[in-house]
Formats: sequence, structure tokens, C-alpha cells
Amino acid sequence: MTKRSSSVTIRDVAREAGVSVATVSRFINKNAPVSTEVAERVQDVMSKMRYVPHAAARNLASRKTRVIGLLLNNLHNDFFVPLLNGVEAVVRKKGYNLIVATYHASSRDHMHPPIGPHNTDGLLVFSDGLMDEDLKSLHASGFPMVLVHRTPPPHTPIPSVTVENIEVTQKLVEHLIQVHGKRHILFLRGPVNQEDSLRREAGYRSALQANGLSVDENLILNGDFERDVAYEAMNEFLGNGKRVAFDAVFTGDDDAAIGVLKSLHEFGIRIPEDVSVTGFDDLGFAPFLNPPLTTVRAPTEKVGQIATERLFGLLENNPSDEIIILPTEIIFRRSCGCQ
Amino acid sequence: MTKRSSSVTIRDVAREAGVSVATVSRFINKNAPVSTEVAERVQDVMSKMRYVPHAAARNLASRKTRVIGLLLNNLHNDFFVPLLNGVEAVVRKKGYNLIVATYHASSRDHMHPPIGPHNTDGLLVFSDGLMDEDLKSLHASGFPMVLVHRTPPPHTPIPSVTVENIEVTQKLVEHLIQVHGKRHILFLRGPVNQEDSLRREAGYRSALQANGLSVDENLILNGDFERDVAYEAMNEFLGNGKRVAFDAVFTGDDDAAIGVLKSLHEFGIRIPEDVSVTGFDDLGFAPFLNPPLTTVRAPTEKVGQIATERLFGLLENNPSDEIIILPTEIIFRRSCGCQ
DNA sequence: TGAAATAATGTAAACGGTTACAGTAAACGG
DNA sequence: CCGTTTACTGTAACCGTTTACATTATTTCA
Repeated sequence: MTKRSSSVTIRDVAREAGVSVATVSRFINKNAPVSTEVAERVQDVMSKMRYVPHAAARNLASRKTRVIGLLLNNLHNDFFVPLLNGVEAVVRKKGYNLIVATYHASSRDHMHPPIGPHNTDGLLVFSDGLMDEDLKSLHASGFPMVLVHRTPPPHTPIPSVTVENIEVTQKLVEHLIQVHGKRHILFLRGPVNQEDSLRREAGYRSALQANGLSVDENLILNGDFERDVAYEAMNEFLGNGKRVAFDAVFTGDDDAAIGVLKSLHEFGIRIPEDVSVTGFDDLGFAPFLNPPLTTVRAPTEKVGQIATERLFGLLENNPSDEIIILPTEIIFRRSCGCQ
Repeated sequence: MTKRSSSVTIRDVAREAGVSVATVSRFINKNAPVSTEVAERVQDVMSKMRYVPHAAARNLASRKTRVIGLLLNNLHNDFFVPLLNGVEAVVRKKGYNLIVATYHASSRDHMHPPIGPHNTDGLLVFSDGLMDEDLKSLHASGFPMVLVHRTPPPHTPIPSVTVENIEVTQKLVEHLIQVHGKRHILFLRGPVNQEDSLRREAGYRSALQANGLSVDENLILNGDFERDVAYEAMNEFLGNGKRVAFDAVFTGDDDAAIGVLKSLHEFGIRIPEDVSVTGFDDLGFAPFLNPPLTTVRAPTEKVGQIATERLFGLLENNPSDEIIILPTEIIFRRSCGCQ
């Protein structure tokens, strides 16, 4: 039933068109002249026989796959829609295919990465699954990679595209302190060791310190940048008898912010009257949450697009090793107390 | 620079381990017995040399890719996050890879589908780019496919997974009519000819008729199931001097609902006091929109999961040709006027 | 105990393309 | 007008695996 149908090969086409396989190949790849007469005949035969070149054979012979890979920790965030969009648009325009795979640090024990030099021409890495050492050796072997929301290891000039985290977070937290008089700001981390999360935490800490507030480690929770995890984390925090007083929550991202809103709602805490809430990313729904979410606008689709373009740059021998940091800006809405 | 590094092949491993390539292959694929002594040696050599089998060569020789494809119209909707999640989880568990590609009806002119028998072992089809005739011939050739949110062509038993649209929409619209006394309900279509959209429209029409209301074609707009398109469509409608009176909007999906909310807000229309709004899908943010969105809960992640499992069923020769329709339910929130 | 099954391994032919090399005919250039 | 390029085509090696077939050694079992 599901046996592969013996499909038509380049040899069938060649025979039918009365030419050699090399000529057919040349016609397909347009990498050598073919007389118009022959071209027509081959084209006809190809359509008639519904010939489609077998990818594996091409890949093997040409040593390229025309596939690029996107490696993520997971897909548990609406954030990935704009990212994927940016990536996919470029990939499609180039006539390539896109493999989306997940791999994270704890996958590392059971298996090696699902994508890499063996099945792609290059990788967009947005994952902590590949450690710095992995990146180094891949890069040393000349494998094209672009890092997304991640900094290359020392002395390893892998191009990288990310967004500005620290300063904008600092400003946002200062806004909470200075404009809204908040003193006990809870920070909801993303995945431990994820760079955005670390940077946002750095911005958070430095804003507190710059304003003479001490950092209460009890006010830093793990939210994993996931709606459900954030919800649980807040629930646990709020349900805990010895909970610390707080008057604001800086959630690491918009998706987690939804979990936070949910939890706060359920505990009868009013936003922003009792507690301010802010996010990060400015996903499409952010202006329409209740209350509208104060957040940081991050050009995520652009990140995907630029990263992918740079990856193709590598494939086409236009190397570049810059670290591109796209600007972000705070969008003030009601959830912090503004308006 | 980006030249492929001459990587280590199965022959290198075989030589180093003092066995034949066949033995190495057998060890890798566990498809024939290998003495424990040899197995160990091969394993050692493989790790030491960091050998990773070359995918294209495997694919060519074995005539399978261990890749499945997901074909979408586009990625412009948060809806795809749960779908992708459901799909990816199963794909990963099976040790396969996932190619995500977009292709829609109007792509059809320039190019043929980016994924198919030539580069995948099977396809999840959620796209109008492959027409019924394409599906028929692919199916006839024995190529494994599962349709997602789409019904197979007549006499073509391709498995299909979707959600219940018509009845639930009918109930939802009747709710607007009977409970909230709405008489002029605007319907925002999805992509023309998209099945969910057609079904929802059918449910909409039959609810109106069943309640003695006539369908005003001026109250049916095209929203494409996209936030921005929906926004523009509503803007145009509202900005139009000869606009028809309306007291409710049934947007085809939650993402478009955001666009509708935005537009209505900007025109100073209050929800639900002036106009009720409802969505479809119950995406994660729906309960936290302002106002909380009355919508239809669709088990989208489950759809992805089941569809993918069925596709693997096909690959493993457990055919099935049912059309699975997962149940949906209305979630009443404030945007329709409830609560 | 001898025939038959099984375990473990090797040899070499695919798989379906690309491309280096070679050759012929026509066009070009001085 | 002849040597040199250029346009076009074919032959066949090669890409790195899998696997059918063959072979030998070892078990199994009536």
C-alpha cells in the first residue's frame, strides 16, 4: 500500500527525449548551455512524465541539501509565529526548504541534534541545546550558522542577530520605580541560562540598584517564558503563606504575562491598581489584553528575516561576523498604571 | 570558507574498526545481529571519529527520508503555534524531522509544491495549494498523506482530521440572536474557499435562517483569518459612508478577532455594549483580551498530534481512512455580552 | 549425530542524480 | 585560412549509504 511507487528518473526522461542524462541534468540546473531545440523537448518530456528530481540523489551528488534548519528549544510561545514567519519568507524566496526542530540542553543526553551538517546546508540556532563547544567545532568545520537571540562563544565569530534587552529593561523597570513608585518588583525569569532572560535579569537588577533598591531574591521566580509555567509559578508564589509583598511584576515576555494575568486575576488582585504588570515582545495581542499590556516592542519577524538573510550570505560566500542588535522600545499601556 | 569539510564516512569507520561497511551499517540500523564485541568497537570508533551518517546517502539507498512535511497556506496566525506543537512533538518522538513549508493556490502558477514524495515520506496537508486533483494523484501513487482541517476529495479515502465547525457556529450565532437579541450580525470570512471558513459561514447562514433572519450579503466581509486583514476589512467597512447597521461580529477566528477589536476600539465602538464580538479557536490569549473573548474552543494541538500519529500509522502500514472530527465547545465570556 | 536453522560477517550492486573529462562542430580573430 | 575559443553533447565515475547474496561457524533438535 504505502510502498514507494517506482517513480520516473532522470534516465527515463533522457531516454524518452533522446538525449543523455547529463543534458537533462544541465537543463534542470541551468548550469551549462543546452540548445533551445533540446531544451524544449526535454521540458515537454519532463512535464509529460511528471518528472520531479529525487532530492536525496541530488543532495548526495551535489553535496548540498537546499535545506536550512531552525533549531529551537521548544515551540511553546506565540513569539515563534513572527520569528518563523520572518525565516520562512526568506527561505521560500530562495527556493530552499526549512526544517524546524526542537532540541534543548536536557535532550543532549539521549540524542545528538536532529539537524546539522548531515542534513542541512546551514542552521539558525535559537536553542541552548547546542553548547558553546558544539558551536565552536561546527564553526571550525566551516558549517554555516547564524545565532538568534544568542551571543557567539569567545573568539568564535559566528554571526548573531538579537534584540536590545538590557537597556530597555532597565528603562522599563525604572519607569515602574520612578513613575509609578513601585518598590517591590517581582521578576519572572525565562529559561535558566537563556540569554534574553539573563539580560533582562541584568537590566532588572541594575535598575533596582541604580535606584537604591535592594534585590530580594525571593522576588525572582522561574517562568520559562511559558504561559502555563508562569501561571503555576505565580500561583505557587501567591498561594504561599510566607509570600513576600510585591507591587509589580516584570514578566520576561508577553506570553508569560498572560499566565501572570490569569493567576493574579484568580487571586483577586487588580491590575494595575494593586500590581503593575509588564511584558516583553509586544506580540499582536498585547494591546488588547485586559488591561492593555505595557511591554517592549521587539522586531521579532525582522530578527528572523535578517538572520536568515545572513545565513544565505554565508552560503553564498558573503561572510559577516557582526553581532546585530536590533533596537527595542517600550510601549506604555495601561497594565503598568499609565494612561 | 564555507566549503564542506570532508567529513568522516562509514568507510572510514569500517576501516578503523576493522570490519566491513555492511557491519557498521547493520550496527547503526540495528537491523541484523552484530556480535557484542564488534558492536563495542564500532561504537567506540564512531564516537571517537564523531561519525554522523550522511542523510542524503541514507535516503537515497533506503528510499526513505525520515522527514515528514507540513504544508500550510501561510504562517500568519497564532493558531499555528499549538498546531505545530502537536505535530512536532510526535515527529520528534518518532525520531523524524519536520519540514514546514507554505504553498497556496496562487503559488501554484510559478512553482510546484516545495515538499512531496521527492523529499519527504509523507505530508500533513493544511493548504489549498494542493488541489483535489493533486491529492488524488498523490494518493493514487500511494504517497502517505493526512489532511488537516480539510475533507478528502470524493472517492479518495485520505485520512483527515478536523474540528466540528458548523453546529458549534450555528449555536454560537443562535446565542447572539436568542440571548443577546442581535439581529444584524456581521460575519468575517477566512480565506475564500478555506473549509473552516466555508463551514463557519454555513453555520452562520443556517442560524440566521433558522431564526427568521435574512442574510445581508453586505454584512459578510473577507478577513482571511489574519489580524491585519481583519483590521483593514473592518476599517473599510466602518469608514464607508453607506455602512450597514450591525450589532455583532462573528469573526472567523481569534486572531482576526484582535484585528476587529482594534478597529472597533478605534472607531469608539464599545464591546459588548454596542457590538458583540466572538471568535473561534480559543487561543491562549482569548480569556485575557479586553473584553474577554467569547469563542469556540478548538483542540488544535490535539488535531496536530492526532494527524501526525495517523500519518505515522500510514508509514507503518496501519492505514485508516476515517474522517476524524474533534468536538468543539463554546466558551462564553464577556465579549458577546454574557457575564 | 547429521540436517537444518541461526549468527555473524563480507562483497558488491544498487539508489538517482551531478560533473569532470572528452569530443565534435561551428564561430571567431588576426 | 588556420588556430582558438565557444556551444553543445555524451560517457562514466562518483556521492555515502543500504541490502541482496554468499560464506562460514555455531546451535538446535529429531
